[in-house]
Amino acid sequence: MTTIRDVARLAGVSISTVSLALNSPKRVGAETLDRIQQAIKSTGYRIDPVAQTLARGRSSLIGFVSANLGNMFFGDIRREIEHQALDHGYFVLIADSSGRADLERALLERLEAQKIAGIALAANGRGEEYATFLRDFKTPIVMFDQKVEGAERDFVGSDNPLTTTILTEHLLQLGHRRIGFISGPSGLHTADERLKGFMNTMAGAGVDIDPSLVVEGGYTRTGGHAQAMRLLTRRDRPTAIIGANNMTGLAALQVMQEMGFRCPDDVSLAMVDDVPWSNVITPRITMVVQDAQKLGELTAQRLLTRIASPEGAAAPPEDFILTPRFVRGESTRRL
Amino acid sequence: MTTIRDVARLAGVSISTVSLALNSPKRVGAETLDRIQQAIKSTGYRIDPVAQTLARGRSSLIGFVSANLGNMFFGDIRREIEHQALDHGYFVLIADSSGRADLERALLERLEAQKIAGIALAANGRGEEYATFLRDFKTPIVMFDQKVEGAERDFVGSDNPLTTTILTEHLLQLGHRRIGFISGPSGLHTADERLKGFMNTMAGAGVDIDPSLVVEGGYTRTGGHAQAMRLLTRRDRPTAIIGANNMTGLAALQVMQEMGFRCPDDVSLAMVDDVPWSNVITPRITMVVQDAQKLGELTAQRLLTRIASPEGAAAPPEDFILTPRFVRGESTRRL
DNA sequence: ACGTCATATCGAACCGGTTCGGTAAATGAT
DNA sequence: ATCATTTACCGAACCGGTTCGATATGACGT
Repeated sequence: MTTIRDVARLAGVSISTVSLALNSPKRVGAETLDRIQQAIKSTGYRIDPVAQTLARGRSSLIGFVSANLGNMFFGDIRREIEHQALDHGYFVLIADSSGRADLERALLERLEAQKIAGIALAANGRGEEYATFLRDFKTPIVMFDQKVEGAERDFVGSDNPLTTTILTEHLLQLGHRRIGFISGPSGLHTADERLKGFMNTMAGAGVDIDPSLVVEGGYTRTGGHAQAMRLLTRRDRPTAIIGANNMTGLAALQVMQEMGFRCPDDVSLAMVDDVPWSNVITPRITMVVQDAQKLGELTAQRLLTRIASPEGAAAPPEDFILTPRFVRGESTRRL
Repeated sequence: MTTIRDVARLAGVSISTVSLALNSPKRVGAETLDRIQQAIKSTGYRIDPVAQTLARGRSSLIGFVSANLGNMFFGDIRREIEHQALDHGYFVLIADSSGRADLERALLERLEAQKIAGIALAANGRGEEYATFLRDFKTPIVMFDQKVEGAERDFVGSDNPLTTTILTEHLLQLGHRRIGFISGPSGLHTADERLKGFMNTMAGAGVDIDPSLVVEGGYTRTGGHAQAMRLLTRRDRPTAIIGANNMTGLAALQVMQEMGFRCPDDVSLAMVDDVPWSNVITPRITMVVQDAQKLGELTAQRLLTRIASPEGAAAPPEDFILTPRFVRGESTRRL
């Protein structure tokens, strides 16, 4: 492995000059610069990122932390962030917290120990204590999807109340009144907001909500399955179900199929977020989708500028809220 | 940030002793060890992984490189590897090559520059030159899914010829003779082997193969879609189609739906590999699935032992071949 | 009592860069 | 011609660990 000293020796300059030539070429004489570049070519010198990190106290790695990479939603965001990061010379270190707040915290601390340049985080931790933890973190963080109140960080996400508002209004217009709602983990930002969107819209339309039709599916497949089962085995089952995310929505569909209900003839279904191959799923599900690519793009851009800007010039945290899009399928029918 | 020197000072020993205490506690006197541990607790000292990497010339990062994290198959493997890696104190650095061999190579070199401990690789590069590149790589690599002949590396994968052999036999038994085959990128190990499995089984059964029914879908959704379109718009279209992976298989299903063909009534379909939510896709697709979790497990184990074992004790590379499992769905019918 | 050997600890070199203060030469102003 | 300033480059300290040869101490065998 050739080091910076080899290059310096070959070019007949000091190592600090080589370092200069690498980092701010304009500050080096034209002819010297030339000799150094020659030396670099001929030795095949590659800078050692580890040594650089140690010396600079900052690496060229970006962390991506989310709950579930398997969910296409996060996958798309990750792809976009990775894409932009690579363009800017950053590598992406990915960590999956599996939705466990303690693990997530440990991961963040490990990332920080790696002197990571910045972190894109879809948080799963909640509460004031966690917000403080995030606020006092020294590494730049841009949060996406899940906003943590009090963390005082940039946030990129969707208008979550609107997602369920749209779906609820759609179902109300079709004449549904008994609507089951499979919510996400209570306490989680998007889950609370989506639930609120549902509740408020129902209330706004003057429709009573049967509290027992509002269940918590935890955003997971298994949770959604269990709760959908509960909803659909009832004698007075709902005429329509809203899944607060793609996992619970599809889990509900699965339960319908398992139980022999036809969708939408027997029960209507709508959900938030798409899945891959949704167009080969029968029936095509009515949903509200977020623009994952755009979310990833914004997150990456914000993070990169955070990283680039000297910490002194700390711009105040900003929220970027995208408007979700309604995609009508054939899983909802007029009552 | 407290360093090892702070600990040493507080414990009244030299830094080398602290380092010793950290790495081989038994070689340090009981009382001294105690004092050092006290000092570590009270200062909240955390070892700096970057400095450690620089000094050791090896980090505690493991690389995971594959073509498409979005594909559940790779996602499951990744999860398993990450799981085991974390257990052993390793972090996983994930990189998505998007199937581009040149990018993959660049990624591997970057990973190596990070002094990564080891790499789990689903290769996309091909050819002798690439094999040499992999063979001469100094970092431990365990390849999975895609075997590269001549790379002389450990390999964990499935019996690929068997996957399509099973599907082909199944279709033959149902009376199908005109079977379309949407293959993967030619030159890629699994693609070639799966194609071979199909061809040999057909030949073995004495069935002529119409070469125009064998098309290359590149393992991608778009490729599969285009090729399925070609197959199904023909006047003498096949009575059954095999997708060499989940992407092309589902793409074929999508085309059928778009064109108004019913599956399996008009055309039968079978594919290799599962997708999430396959059980809400109608019809349930007949497939051969690999045990992704087991693959990930084996890959991780092998990689960890490679990393642990001194390079001197270079065990010869080994192949671990798993047997895929047939899952009958309702997408194939008797002619 | 003495040489031998194992044990506990230390000092210093090293990993491969960055960064800052300083110097010598060149440029510019007056 | 003189002094101030800029330009080009260098030396050395530093980032925070690891590792190996050296030293001191005490135990052991005879």
